[in-house]
Order: sequence, then structure tokens, then C-alpha cells
Amino acid sequence: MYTGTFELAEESKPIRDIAYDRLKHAIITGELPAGARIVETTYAEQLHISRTPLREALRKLERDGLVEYVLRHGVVVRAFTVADIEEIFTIRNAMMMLILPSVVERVTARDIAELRMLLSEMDVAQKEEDADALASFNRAFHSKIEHLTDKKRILRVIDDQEEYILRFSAITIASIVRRSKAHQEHHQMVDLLERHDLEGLEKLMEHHLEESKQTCLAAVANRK
Amino acid sequence: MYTGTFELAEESKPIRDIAYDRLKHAIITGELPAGARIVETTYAEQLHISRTPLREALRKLERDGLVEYVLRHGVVVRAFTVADIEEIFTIRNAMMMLILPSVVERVTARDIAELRMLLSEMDVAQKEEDADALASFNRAFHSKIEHLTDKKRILRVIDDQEEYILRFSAITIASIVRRSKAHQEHHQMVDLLERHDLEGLEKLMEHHLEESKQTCLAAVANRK
DNA sequence: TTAGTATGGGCTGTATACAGTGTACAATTT
DNA sequence: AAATTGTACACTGTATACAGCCCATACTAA
Repeated sequence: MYTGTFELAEESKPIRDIAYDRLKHAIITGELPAGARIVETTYAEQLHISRTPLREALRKLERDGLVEYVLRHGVVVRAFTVADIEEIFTIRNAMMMLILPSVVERVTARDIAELRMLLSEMDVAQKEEDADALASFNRAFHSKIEHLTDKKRILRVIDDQEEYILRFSAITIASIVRRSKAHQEHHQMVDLLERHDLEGLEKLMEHHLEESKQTCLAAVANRK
Repeated sequence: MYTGTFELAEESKPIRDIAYDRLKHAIITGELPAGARIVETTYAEQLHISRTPLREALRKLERDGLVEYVLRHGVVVRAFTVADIEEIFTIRNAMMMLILPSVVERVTARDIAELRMLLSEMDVAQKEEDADALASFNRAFHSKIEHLTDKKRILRVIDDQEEYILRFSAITIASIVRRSKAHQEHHQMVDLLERHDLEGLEKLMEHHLEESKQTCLAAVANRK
């Protein structure tokens, strides 16, 4: 019986999806570190729900690859190796190159305006060194660009891969604040988009992702 | 943290995974066509299981993108458009190009022998025009080559995409029987692998996948 | 000690009960 | 007849009960 334990709106979604979001968030923020075992009864109690919707959430996380299922042992948060990061960025970069033509082709003046709006907010966050704000704006910025494509399936692959590295965003963004070059690159991207300069954008994006990967790799190395 | 030990042996799978496999198979073979609604009670009864494991299977299929969940309406088998096929093959091809270097590097004499064994079985199936046998051998052949890589995540993306087009394999394989050139190409692939000829393999694979895509597209068009 | 063996608790796997919502269709009204 | 309301039914959403496995711990025997 759903007694309104989740007062935080989202009435439309089933509890299992709320549980899914919560668990995913916990994994991404590191609240649930790699190797942590997710015991159904414990988390069901903690979220004030029954095991049924929680288990359905776990099955989704399992297919996402965020947790690993061990027969008759439940699920465990999966660990990440350097090789994983390498592959994730390889995939992401390749997919990005596949969608960029459609992005450049489809971008409108309105999109540019919206991106510039985001940029100005990022300027502030950058100046104030507000890492949290910058993290969310950064994600929104990249997401907005990617979603300009009409290649839904490729986009899905990108989003999927992005999910994995979100775990390190807290760390990597902190260094982006320092590396203001990355922020300059965001401005350049919008300029290139406005000029529909595919080739320039390809080069810049590749460079940008490469730098991002290096930061990510450093973050993973430091974690040990 | 989970530090215990557990049996690595492949024991009996949970019912939910059996249900998952069954449903996936039903979707792939077309037994459950696009648009078909999967009613929990009906299928639970049919598989002689309760709704709980069935629902967990559905959550997996949902994340796979094979079915679509509608709030308070259950799941429906998703449809495929021509654009979907285009994208799937675009992704598959790009990912294939990413793993081929590692495949060429890692392939052993033993692998070549095993592939040749598969080929000889395919020769028979080809001669006897046994489409079913050829379909499974064809899949095994490609799977074997792909799994020579050590890039597990990229491989996963390939496998995921492959899953989608398996639905059309029955149709496409039938035409492969006619197009014996595709079968010749399989022989060439092994030869190129044996010679560690990356460039040649890249070209051949790209061509092979392109032909496969065309057949698939034709199959989808005919379905209407 | 060391190995082998009970045994109890914790947790997963599955079934089932029940609540609540949407839908189809009949009944009623205009 | 068209629109509206009422109502039963079908199906999903969630909770809960219960069985069985697995591991830890304790206990026994050599």
C-alpha cells in the first residue's frame, strides 16, 4: 500500500523507478562504493518500501551494468578499472563522431541561444568556483548538444556510457574549475556550431573528450 | 563490502532469467510481434510461474529496449523502423572497427582452427540450404570472431545491438543461402585473420556488414 | 590444534494476496 | 443518436508470507 512515503513528488512514477533513481544516484555519488553489497531487506526498509519494487529496480541496474548479480547472493556494486574508463571514452568518442554531422545540420538559432544562456551561467559558476553548479551545468550543456541529433539509438549508447563515468564527475569537475581551458572550449563549441563548422567541431570535441578522459583516469588512479 | 566466496559453477538459473530468455526468444522469432502486449498474468500462467519473476524479466527487457513500458498499462513489444536498422548497423560497424585491431592481434592458431571447423559445418548447411542450421552457425561464427577481443565493454555494445537485429535473422539468412558470396566472405575473413591482415579485414568486414544491412532493410520493407 | 560437522540466522527466490487504477461497455440522460 | 455517467472487470502496483540456500559460528572428534 502506497502511503505517500515519498512526499518528494514524482507521483506519476512507480515506486520501483524511484528506487531505481535513488540507487543509481547513490552509486554515482559514491555513497554506495564499488564492492558494496545491496541487501534487499536493508534497502527496502531504508526506503520504506517492500522488496518487490526494490528487486525490480535492481534488475534494471543489473542490465545497466552498474551492479553485478551473484547467484543466491544478491547484487554488488561493480568496480571500475582503468581499462573500463579507456573503453567508455573510446565508445563515447566514436559515437559522438557519428552524431556530430546531424547535430551540426540540425542546430537552430534558438538552440544556440539556449546554449549561450547555459554558458553564461557556467561563467558565473566558473568564476565562483562552484563545482556543484558547474557539474550540473556542464552535464546539461553536453547533453543539450548531444540531444540535437536525431539518431536516437546512438544517443542512447552515449547516454548509457556517460552514466558510468558520472561517478567520477564530482572529482573531474573540480579539476575542470582549475582547467579553465575546458570552459573556453565550451564557448568555442557553440561558436563552431553557430558556423555549422563540422570539421572544427569534430576536432575540438575529440580533444575535449580526450582531456576529459585523462582527468577521469587521474581521478580513478587517485582513488586507490 | 562482499568478500566471501561463491561457486563459479553454472548452476540452475533463477526462474526470472529463464522467463527473460523465453520472452526474448519469443520477441526475436516474431512469435511476439511488435505492438503485442505482454500481459503478466497470461504469461505467468503460460510459463507456469508466478508474476514476481516474470515482472523482473520484464524490467530487464525494458532496459534492453525490446519492450516499452506504459504506466499502469504493462509492457508492449517495441516496433522497428528503417531508421532503427540504419543506426544499429552504423553502431555495430563503428564498434567493430574499434575492436578489430585487438582481434587481429589476439587471434591464435587454435582460434583459426575452430573457425575453420565452423566454416566446414557452414559449408554443409550452405550446400543443403539448411537455413536454420546456417543461421545458428553464422551467429556462432561472427560471435567467435568478435569475442576474440579483450574490449569487453565495446563487445557488450555490439552484442546489445546484435540482439535487436536477430529478429530479422530468419529472413536475412534465407537470402544469405542464395547469396553465396557472403559465405565466401566468411572464408576470406578467416584467411585474413590467419595472416593478421588488419586492413584487409577492416575492408571486408565493412563490406560484409553493409551487405547484411541491405538484406535487413529489404526484410523490414517486405514485412509491411 | 585441526578438520569435520551441526545448526541457526540472514538473505534470496518465488508465490500469493490485496489494493487501486484504467477501460470497456451498458445504462441513463439530453 | 450523442453524450454522460455508472459499474464490473481486467490488469498493474505493492506488500507480505514462506521456502530454501549459504555462510558463519560453535561444537565435536581425531
